[in-house]
Formats: sequence, structure tokens, C-alpha cells
Amino acid sequence: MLEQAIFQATLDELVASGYARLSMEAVAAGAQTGKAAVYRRWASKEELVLSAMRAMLPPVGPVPDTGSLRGDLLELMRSARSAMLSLPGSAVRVIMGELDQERARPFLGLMHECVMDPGKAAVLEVLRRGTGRGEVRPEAVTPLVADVAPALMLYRAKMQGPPTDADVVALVDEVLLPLVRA
Amino acid sequence: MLEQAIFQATLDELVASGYARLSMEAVAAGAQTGKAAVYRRWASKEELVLSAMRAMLPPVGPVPDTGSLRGDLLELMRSARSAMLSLPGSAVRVIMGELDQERARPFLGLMHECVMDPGKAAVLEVLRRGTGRGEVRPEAVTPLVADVAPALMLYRAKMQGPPTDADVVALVDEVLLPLVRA
DNA sequence: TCATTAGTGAACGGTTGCGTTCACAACTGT
DNA sequence: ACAGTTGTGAACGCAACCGTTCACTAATGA
Repeated sequence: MLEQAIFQATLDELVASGYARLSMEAVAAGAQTGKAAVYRRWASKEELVLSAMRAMLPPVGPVPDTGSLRGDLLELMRSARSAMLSLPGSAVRVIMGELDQERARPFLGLMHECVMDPGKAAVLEVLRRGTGRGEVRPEAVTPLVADVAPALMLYRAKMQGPPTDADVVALVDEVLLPLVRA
Repeated sequence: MLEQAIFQATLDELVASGYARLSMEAVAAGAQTGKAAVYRRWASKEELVLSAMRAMLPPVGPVPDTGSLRGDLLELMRSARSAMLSLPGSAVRVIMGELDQERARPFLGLMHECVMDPGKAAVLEVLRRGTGRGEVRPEAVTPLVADVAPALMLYRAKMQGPPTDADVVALVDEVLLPLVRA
């Protein structure tokens, strides 16, 4: 289907060129169609990218419940890593990287809604469950603490490249567990 | 001096348009000079931006030594916040935001050398001093832990806008101190 | 004063991309 | 078969920008 091909090409272009330099011409070429077909559906680059992101970001999965805090955090972070390394995840990283720029500001709401808020909610749920088991000190269950893992993963991915599974284990064992334990 | 004006305009343009869309014409116009004068000194946009960043980033200040871990961390993070909110700091954030893109890859070395490595070294020194005082558990003195603060500050700045002093205090008290304490 | 250097503003030829239009072909549904 | 819809590839006029060149002016130093 043509719309699917256009969305796919949009994400490819985002990852290759960033939002700032993404061009409708390149997207149309990547989808093997003409500009007219793209403009018939979306009036602007912004509209197209918003639609492509909404359509291509996977639904949020269930919050893991392994019976232990470490187990939950590991599963959550492995799932986050996996999302990060996917095409939609890579496109999200591009957009987030450009959020300091005025041009990408319209994407802030989408990033909150589809990426950050669900991720934060999942971490908070795991932490709450941990307080019930006496594994987590209650004062650690805050939005700020819940932001530590995504922040670190994004930052380290920029500095060193894609995170490994060992990176995920280190994040949980060296940062998250010491930070939240009772 | 003309070079100073060109560097200033370069940073202004970085913050306004990002690296991807920064143009030599806009830089020249911002410096109230002509393209020929810019090209006489720098062969490319990359060269210009590398030079401007090297010239305009302030030297790293001394590592605070207040006598207490909390005091040191607060001073360090206040200083980081202040740097972040400056023009060079804003330009650094733009470059870092684009590091996932091939085009900005040449800046990775500079970012490590002038921004990340010195910041990390300062945090590690403060932590090491804290182990000496029995305030910090020795296993917390790692590069990963030292990345928590910059990562969180950048992430939160994107999500919510410029950090306040209260944000800095919360970062120290809710995240850093619980994370590293003995 | 004169020679040299540097800067200015404009212009050049070329590239990329925008948003739009168009003639024609292909597809779909009645 | 016919009418309506959609897509294709090309073209349009315009804008922005590139890297370079140029005639002239201004500044500097001997």
C-alpha cells in the first residue's frame, strides 16, 4: 500500500538526514512515488512526519512482572533497548535530538504522549510494585528518578553508539538498583 | 575583530537553525561581512563550526571543594546549569542533539574532549573525595554513574525547557546523593 | 606617498528543493 | 463501456544556498 511505503520512506529519511534536512522529494523517491501523491495526503513536511510517527510507533507493551525488582527493571530496559535500536526508535532519537530547535517543537507533544510518558509510567509502576515488596524506598518513586534510565540510554548511545545488553545490565545494577533500593 | 564576530554569528546560527541547516551565507550576514571573507579563513562549514566551538567554549573551571559531598555536587551542577544556559552551552546542546546523524559525526571528538570528558572527570573527582570522607561508596565511582547528571540535565531540558535552580537541587538530593552514598 | 593586503557587495553558474500543475495512463466501480 | 479517481513523471517559477570571482574601497606598513 502506498501510504505504508511513504511512512517507511519517511522514517528512513529521518534517520538518514534528520528532520531539518528531510525533503519531501527524497521521501517521495524513497517510496517510489511522485511528490503529487504525497502532497495529496499531507499538506506539509510536519504533517507527514507527525502521521508517519503516529502510524509507525509500536504500541506500548505490558509492564513486566517477574517477581523481583531486578528482573522487572532488566526486562523493561531490554525492551527499551530493543525499541531504541528499531527504525521507529531511531527516528524518535533523531526527533528528540532536534527538540531544542524551534522547527521540531511541534513534535514535543507527540514525544511526550507516545514515548516518554508511557516509558515513565512503566518505570513508576515497577518501582511502586517494588515498594510493596520492601525492595524500593518510597521516596524513590518520582518522575525524576523515572527519567534516569531513558536519559542515560540516550546520552550513552550518542557518545558511544548502540547500547549492548551488557550496557543494559550495568545500567540496572550500577545505577537503578543502588538508586532506588530500600 | 572580524573573527570574533564570525564566531559569535556561528554560534547564533547554530542555536537558531541547528548544524544541519546552518548556512555560510547566514553566518556571514550575521557577522556583517561577506562570504569571501569567511571562505578566506575556513574552507568549509565543518571547519568553521569546529573552530568557533573551540574558540568560544569557556575553559573548564576548578573542581569545587566545599568540604561536603552535597556542597560539591551542588556547586558542580549549578556551574553545569549555568554553562548549559549560555550561548556556547546552547550551541553544544544543538550539536549533541545532532550527533546521531552522520553529518555531525566529526564533532564527536570535540564533544568528548571539551565537554563530556572534563565534566565526567570533575564528577569523578568529587566522588573520589567523598569516598575519602566515607560519604560515597567506592563502587559508585564509575564513568556510568558520572554520566547520570549530564544525561538527566540534557534530557529534562529538552522535555521541559531550561532547568531552574530548584531542578538542580532536586537532581542532587533525589538522584545523585541517594545513588552514591555509602 | 605608494605598495600590499584585506574587506565589501555584487554577481556568476550551478544545485537542490519547494509547492503546484499537467497530460496521460492505470485502476476501480457502476 | 464509461465516468470518476488515483498515480506517474515531467515541468514550472521561485527561493535558498553553494563556492568562486571581481572591481573597487579601505586599511596598514614602509
